[in-house]
Amino acid sequence: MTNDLRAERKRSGRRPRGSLTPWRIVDESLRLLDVDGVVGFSLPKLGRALGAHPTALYRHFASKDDLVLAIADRLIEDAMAGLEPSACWVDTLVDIATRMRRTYRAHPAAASLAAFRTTRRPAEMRTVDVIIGAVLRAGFKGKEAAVIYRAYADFMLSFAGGESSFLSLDPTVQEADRMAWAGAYLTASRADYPQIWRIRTTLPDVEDDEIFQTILAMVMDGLVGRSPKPCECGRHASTAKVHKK
Amino acid sequence: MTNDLRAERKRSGRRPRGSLTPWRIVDESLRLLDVDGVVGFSLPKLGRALGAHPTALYRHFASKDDLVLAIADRLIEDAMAGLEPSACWVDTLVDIATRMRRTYRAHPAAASLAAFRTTRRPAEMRTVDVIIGAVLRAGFKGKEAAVIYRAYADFMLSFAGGESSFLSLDPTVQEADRMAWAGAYLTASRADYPQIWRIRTTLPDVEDDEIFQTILAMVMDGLVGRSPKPCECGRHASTAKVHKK
DNA sequence: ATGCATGTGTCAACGCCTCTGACTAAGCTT
DNA sequence: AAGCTTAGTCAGAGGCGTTGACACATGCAT
Repeated sequence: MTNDLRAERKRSGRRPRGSLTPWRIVDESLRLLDVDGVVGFSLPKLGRALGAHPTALYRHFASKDDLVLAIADRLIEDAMAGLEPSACWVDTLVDIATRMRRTYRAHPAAASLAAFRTTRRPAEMRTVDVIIGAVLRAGFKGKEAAVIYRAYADFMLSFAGGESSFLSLDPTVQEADRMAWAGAYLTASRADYPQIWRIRTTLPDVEDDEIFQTILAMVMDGLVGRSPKPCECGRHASTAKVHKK
Repeated sequence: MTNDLRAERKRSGRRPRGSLTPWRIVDESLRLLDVDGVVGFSLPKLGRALGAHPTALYRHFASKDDLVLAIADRLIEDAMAGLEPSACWVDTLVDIATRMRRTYRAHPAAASLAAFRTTRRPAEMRTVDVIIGAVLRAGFKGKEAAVIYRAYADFMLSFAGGESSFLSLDPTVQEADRMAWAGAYLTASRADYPQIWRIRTTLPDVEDDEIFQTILAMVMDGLVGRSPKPCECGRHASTAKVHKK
């Protein structure tokens, strides 16, 4: 097919119609973002990468921001592909957070652009619906359900988005950051930063997955502890009588 | 003083030395970011706003990124000004998260640039030290202390950063987003999104502060529930026996 | 089959950005 | 007072987002 396009190109000096589609453009955007990061992502570059004129994309997206929203929606779609609400609301929420994070980590640069946007397109709406469904099955009602939904969703998106923002920094900057744990913090003077000093050797060993599992477990415990109903599968029952402030 | 500079300027046709300092540049950056948002933030503009040549700032910061790091550090400094570790480790962690969020919300555009960066300068190191101190006072040890520290810190920074990223979007985009709760979601068809439909009327009423209080309380409960020691003030004791996965 | 409207690809150009290298002068050192 | 360092100035290179005009292929009505 690409060869057909090339041949066509040669004949007419112009790409044939339909060779640029929103879907292909988003595909190529993800590829380019994965390779070059967020700083190397420009519409001229993207156009050239697609073998078209640098400004060709403006026929399909009104602006770069418009394209970013399409990318955002694609990420949600990818993340939630094949999602089916589990019987247990706890499992459902854990699953959604895990999926979102996995997709964001697979495309950190794209995620860092998309994470704090709202598309209001079907993929997003469906996911919101599933989350709220889980919150309602947990027995939360009315205003409290709304607050719980927002708390969970904002937490999940912020955390996954924040991780991606870090992962999409210049690799050298990232490395410098990781080295900080093994370097600056390791040599942190006992006098200036006594507490850091106490755990300096274990700090570099902490892995992203551990951090995510820990914070997600805390949040889920919090939800279980506050929920009027136990979860459907019985595995997540909590005897917590958590002190509320 | 500004008048002196202006007069000086008039005489010589050039600003006197020392009229541009890193501190003043960061100050003006914050002001400009607050007013114009992140899209209107450029070094030429910043230079002109300071009454200097558009490229003058490159004498003080090697690059825009370099300036962003200085801004990041200033935000931490502002947030933590006058912080003194409370006797109770729970109060300390709540205080730090609240301060960080308050400062980020006061300068959302600046925060959205700075939130996922690490400066490793004194202001940041001091804060890290205080947080780790609190985690250790909670009785966490070694590797677990390191994981708990990272989980808390990453959560807090992501959440406050995510909120800022949203607040620093174009006001019209933001408004469209808020209206989604009152609009798209309110009219969400019962057939397509039945769960959204069930709580559609309460969704628009959820406020940022409620969300933050809720998620922070869940995380803090999680910390208290996992901590080997009760907190020092006795007010945060938890009888939780939270189910660990 | 013909001619036209529409949509898609191309192109030149505007104004803005980041950053550089050469130049100039302010103000300290001696 | 002379010299040196360095902050401020300036012209400009190269890139970006976006626009408006143009060109041409395709689908549709005739």
